[in-house]
Amino acid sequence: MSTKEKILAAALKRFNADGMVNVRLQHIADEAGKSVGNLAYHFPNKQAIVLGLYKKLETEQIELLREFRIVPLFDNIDRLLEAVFQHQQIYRFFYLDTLEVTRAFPEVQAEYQKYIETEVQQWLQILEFNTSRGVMSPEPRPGFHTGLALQLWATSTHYMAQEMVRSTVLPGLEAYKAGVWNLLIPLFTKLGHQEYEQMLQSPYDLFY
Amino acid sequence: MSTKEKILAAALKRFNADGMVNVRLQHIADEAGKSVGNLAYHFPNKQAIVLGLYKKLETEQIELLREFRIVPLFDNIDRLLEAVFQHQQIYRFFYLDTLEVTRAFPEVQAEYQKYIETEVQQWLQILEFNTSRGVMSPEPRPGFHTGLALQLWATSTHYMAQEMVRSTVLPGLEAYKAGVWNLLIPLFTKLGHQEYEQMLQSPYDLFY
DNA sequence: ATCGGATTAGAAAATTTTTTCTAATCCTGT
DNA sequence: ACAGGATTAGAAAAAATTTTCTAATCCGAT
Repeated sequence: MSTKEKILAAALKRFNADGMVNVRLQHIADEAGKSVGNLAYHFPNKQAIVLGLYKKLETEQIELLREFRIVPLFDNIDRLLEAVFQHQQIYRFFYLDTLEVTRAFPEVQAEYQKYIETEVQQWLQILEFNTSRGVMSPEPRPGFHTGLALQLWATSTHYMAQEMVRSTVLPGLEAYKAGVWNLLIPLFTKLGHQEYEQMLQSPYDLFY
Repeated sequence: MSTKEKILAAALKRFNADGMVNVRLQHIADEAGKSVGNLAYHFPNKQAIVLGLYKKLETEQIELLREFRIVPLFDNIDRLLEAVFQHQQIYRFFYLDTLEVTRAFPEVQAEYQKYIETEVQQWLQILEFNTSRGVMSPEPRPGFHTGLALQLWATSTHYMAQEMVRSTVLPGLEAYKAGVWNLLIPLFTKLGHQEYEQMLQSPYDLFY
């Protein structure tokens, strides 16, 4: 691992633990086993380090979305949630301090907003596909799906921040998934409930 | 208004606009039309200012909850949401940077966590009461209400942060209320839908 | 082996921000 | 009016943090 990468990894670790704004160059240098002067050699300033991390996050985020551009059966949704959760764990600092980061970097905000829009659209497609194949009942009022798609995005994105404030322990994957599924469950048809139960009982993880 | 109060008001204004961590004593002093030295006379340090604001927030928050310890008909829920939204607007900085504040003040975290628990319980009672009076259908799976109560709290609390990141404009009351109601709508019985429609059509605000 | 650019640590300087100090002014009670 | 504490502004000092500079070391190509 190059020094540049080591610095980024160290910064990520400190950011995740203490929050971006509370991390000093010295902390990052210590974590990386390098000197502050060396940090300066690789990055013009602290902002560049944050930006470097965000670029990595963004790349992986887009990759994730591409990978799950697949048939949104319940199984697939569940797997997508796991991948998203894992990604959010890794780049925790960003999801916990999104506003801080976007305030400091307007260009990050612009790009992230575009990404959000894509994600909300993906949720909307998931809702529509699953309604059409009869596992979810039609929306109870016009525009309901649009609102729900937003809610699904919000829940799946802000879950970590929520739980960090509410409890003291790190949130678990199962609670996360349950939180998102809870938004969908009330719309399940009888068929939907069956498929959901079946999914819960076949832990596909074992086959990987 | 005493100088102390002026300083708090000025700090609140700057915190709301720029985020707590980005506000300097100089900014607060300028906003208050006072000197930095004067700030130091009234508050031993910056932390004391933040804490002063949190104390006010907490008092009003508890007052709010007490006030709405009433029969949770749809009308009342809607009114509660308006009061909560307004309160969150006023103390925006806290709801946008909760993690930052609680990281800096462990004692705030402890108190806020207790308050959250009370709020979640209140939502649970609302769910149970409205199920018992036949406007909401029974929970589709055991433990569903518990999860939903949490979700209702999360949605009603993190809405502002969500929207600040997602869009650039300040979020509106109507969208906020809709977001929360959307969580309840799928559980409505026929009677529930009727009551909801009726509520939407009678803008009680006019009678205040 | 050695030249030369790349990398590194650590110190020094600069910058930013908070805290302390001082003297002036205000305001209240007599 | 005036004594004396409360309040205030502004400067000075201190503290915290980032940025720049310098000299030493490393490492690959010749």
